Amino acid sequence: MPSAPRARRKEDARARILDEARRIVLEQGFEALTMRRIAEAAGYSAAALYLHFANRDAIARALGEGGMRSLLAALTEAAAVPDPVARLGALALAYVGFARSDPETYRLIFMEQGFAASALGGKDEAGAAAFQLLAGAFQDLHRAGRLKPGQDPAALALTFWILVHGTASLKLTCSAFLSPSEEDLLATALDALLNGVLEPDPTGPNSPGRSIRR
Amino acid sequence: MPSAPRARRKEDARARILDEARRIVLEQGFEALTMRRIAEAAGYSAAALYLHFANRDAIARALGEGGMRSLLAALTEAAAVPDPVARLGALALAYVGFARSDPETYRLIFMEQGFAASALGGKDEAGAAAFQLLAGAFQDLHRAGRLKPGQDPAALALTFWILVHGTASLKLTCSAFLSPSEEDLLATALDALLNGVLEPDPTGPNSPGRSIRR
DNA sequence: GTCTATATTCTGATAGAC
DNA sequence: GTCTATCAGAATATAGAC
Repeated sequence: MPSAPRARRKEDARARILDEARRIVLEQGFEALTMRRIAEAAGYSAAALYLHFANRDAIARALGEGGMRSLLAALTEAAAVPDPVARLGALALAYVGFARSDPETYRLIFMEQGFAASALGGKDEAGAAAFQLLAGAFQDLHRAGRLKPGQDPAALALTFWILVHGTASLKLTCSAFLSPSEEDLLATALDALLNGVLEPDPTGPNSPGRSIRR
Repeated sequence: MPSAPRARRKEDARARILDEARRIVLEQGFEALTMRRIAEAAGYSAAALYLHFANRDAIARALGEGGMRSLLAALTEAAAVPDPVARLGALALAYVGFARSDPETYRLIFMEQGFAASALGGKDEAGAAAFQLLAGAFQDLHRAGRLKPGQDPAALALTFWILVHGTASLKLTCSAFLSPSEEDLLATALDALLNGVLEPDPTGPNSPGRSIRR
């Protein structure tokens, strides 16, 4: 076991490497994240990085995990809103706010292939906790009897995730085609999700779902 | 102007190059698309490709444009359904079906940075036509008086796009975390979008939108 | 039009001196 | 622990012969 000061110094090096890596991804994108660039920014030789991380993938994974913890922190703050409906608005804003403020990290976690499969597919605690915050709002609505009969809170949480991810990711890649702001897009989408867009049909609710599930 | 047979042969070469490029992307992913690999598959030297395409980006752009035309074709078929509500279900299935059957092309068009900005941001006719098919369904609902008062068909079309893209893209990157099938996810989401999930509130509809727009 | 050969530049990763 | 030097290979793109 290394002595306390040595262990601390080693952790410092690790943290410095990750800090610079995060900055490179933020400023130049994920594909600019090379061992040489990280090393130069952190004041090391490229070879020295391999004393602290097994390889480039390990650095990318650490970045993604850190990003997921940031997302969890942002969502946790929003989840403090008591009323579940208002909370969903706050959660949606926090989610797309994270994607907008750190788009390359959002890409890395949710739009790159390989990361979500390995980090989330394993047992990423932060990711599971983040999703639980979304699910909790729908569970609260369910317990309060505010959901229509037959609505499944867990399935609705997935729909909510799809909605905020769709907003965040389309805004990142197709912003030229998506002129409304994230706020306007989310306001329209959440209103539709909660209250519906169709006039009530006296002969029973419309169900494209039936035809989809056939 | 080249003679007819020569022009045809030149177009053949172009088509063969694109065919092989498409196959490589489909089977090995977009990052495996290198000039060397394309050339080998098409039976050319790498240098010969530069007689038919300015550079690698031009090949990628041609692939994306072709993919967008395929998506438009799939959506056009689904758009033949007369009833607008049933049509939305068909369009959603066609959209995610395209993403599932050709995931790497879907990535290239809608999840990679650079393509949508250049191809869609310009004046991609197929892309605009594809979106118009989605918007048309909501316009039909609007004209038939089946939308609630104050609902904007154009904004709802964006919401619909967000939903189907969210479903398609999350399924591509986070399938381990999204156990339900695309069909089940879409059925839940479309039912929510059209009919809402909350019990009607006698004091007026719930509006997280107001708090979002603040 | 197509080839071979090559220039140039980048990448991740390792060996071995200190 | 950190360095220099290097390996082994990949990439795009071009020059010039045929």
